[in-house]
Order: sequence, then C-alpha cells, then structure tokens
Amino acid sequence: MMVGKEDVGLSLSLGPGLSIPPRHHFLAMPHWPTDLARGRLRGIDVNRPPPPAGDADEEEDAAGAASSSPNSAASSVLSGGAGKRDHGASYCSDEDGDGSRKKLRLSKDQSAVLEESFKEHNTLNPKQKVALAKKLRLRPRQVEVWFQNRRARTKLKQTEVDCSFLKRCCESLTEENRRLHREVQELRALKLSPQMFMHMTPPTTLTMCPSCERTSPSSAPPPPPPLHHRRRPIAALASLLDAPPPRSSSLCIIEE
DNA sequence: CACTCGCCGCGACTTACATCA
DNA sequence: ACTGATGTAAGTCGCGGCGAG
Repeated sequence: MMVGKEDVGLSLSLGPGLSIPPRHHFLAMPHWPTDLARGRLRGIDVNRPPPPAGDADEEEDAAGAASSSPNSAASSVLSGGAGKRDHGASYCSDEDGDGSRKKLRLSKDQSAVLEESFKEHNTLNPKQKVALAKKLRLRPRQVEVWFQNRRARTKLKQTEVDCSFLKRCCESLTEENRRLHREVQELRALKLSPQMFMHMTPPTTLTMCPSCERTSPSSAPPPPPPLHHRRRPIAALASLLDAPPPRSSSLCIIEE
C-alpha cells in the first residue's frame, strides 16, 4: 500500500445528514455488460485466455480497448502462482467455468513500474498503454484500469487533504468570530467611558485585495465577491490560516 | 453548416476478492 | 480457525469529445 492509513481513512462525511449519496444505488447484479449492446466488443472473445505477451495486445487495443469487458482480468502470469506475500500477478481466469470473479494481484515489480509511469504522466495514450502492457506482460485493459484507479486514489487523497484544510479554516473562522464578538462587547462597554476610547487601537484589521483594492470588513452588507476571489475558495481561505493551501489549490490569496 | 450516430476514454460508483490484524 | 477492516482490481453506468456520414 502506497498511501498511509491516515491518508485514506478520513471519512468524507460532512456531518450528520450530510454524507454524500452514491451516484448509483442500484443492486449491481453481475449482468451482461451494456458494452456488448453498445457494440464495443467487436470480435472479441471475452472468455479468451490471456494471449502470449506481445501478440494479441495490439489486436485487442485496435478493437477498441475492450472497455469494460467481463472476465478481462485473465492476465498473464509473471511470477506464477498466487504466493501469499509477493503475489505475482496471480492467475485470474474464468476457465474453471464457475463464473466466479477471481482477483488479480499485481506483483510488486509491476506496481512499481506502473507507479513510476504514473509519476511521469497520469494518463496514457494508446501507444504508451500498449507498450507498458507489453513490458509488464499485462493486458492493455489492465494497465488502463490501473491508471483509472490510481487517478481516483489520487483525487480521493487530495479531497481528504482539502477537507481537513477546510475544517481547519472553519475552526479558525469560528475562533475569529468569537474574538470579534468579545471585541464588540468590550467596545460597547467602553462606550460608557469615552475617555478610554482614545487609547484604543483600531479594533479590526482591514484586509485589501491587491487585484480589486476592495477592503473589508464593511458595515454594509457585503456584495458577492468578485470572480477572482471565488475561483479557488480553498486557496483564498488559506489566507485565514498561517498555512499554505493544499497542493492542488492555488491562486488568489488575499494578502493582509 | 448543423445534425445525428457510433466509438472511445474517462470519472464516479460499485462489487468481489485478497490480505492482514 | 474465524472475522471484520482495509486495499484494490475490475465491472458498470453515464457523459462528453470526436470523426464520419
């Protein structure tokens, strides 16, 4: 596993009643894929055992990458056998005919190569995909799936980072709100003794956006923020903390 | 030029299985 | 040996881009 538990374990629930519903809530039966109906699997025997490395891969790719083909996991075997620890791309076919879905595990070497490739470019063009598949003795479809899942993991991780960052922003703003409330109370109390008021420093800090030179706070109800403020909310919020925004978020830090 | 259609890649969501504590 | 949690390969669906007709 390349991602620590602390990275992945974070729930995306936004609080009571605010969890994100799944997009599909259907009972996903292992039904015949709609891709067949869509005609994506032209001339492909989806139950075909994996071809010897470097012959049929291009054929499959040329036939439309066999997107979403069932049992496509029938992979070649790199190190053979499903060992317990270093399970080398364990065999995965449907040849026993029980219709069960076998689980493929990529070997450490395969994962490492894929990871390296992902670092270079997180998407693959068809040529790169085929080349990588050939190198790893996998099907192009498997490489494609690995990259899709890898992108999904990356995005999830980034979402979690953003989420925790927003949480800290929220806490910071709450604290700031409390502080300002206390300040208002103090000022109201001081109204009773105006001579003390002269020794006060300005109660709040004005912030100015360098782009539009708009200042805040204002006594009037605030107008909607200009577009360049809204573009990257997380980055904008970063200014509220003494911390840089998460990696993917940038732009429009309202400097104080 | 606008349109329809099929193909394709991808993201989102989900399931099934392997592994570990 | 069993079990629940976790990670991940792969299936499914829907959408958008693109080229052909």
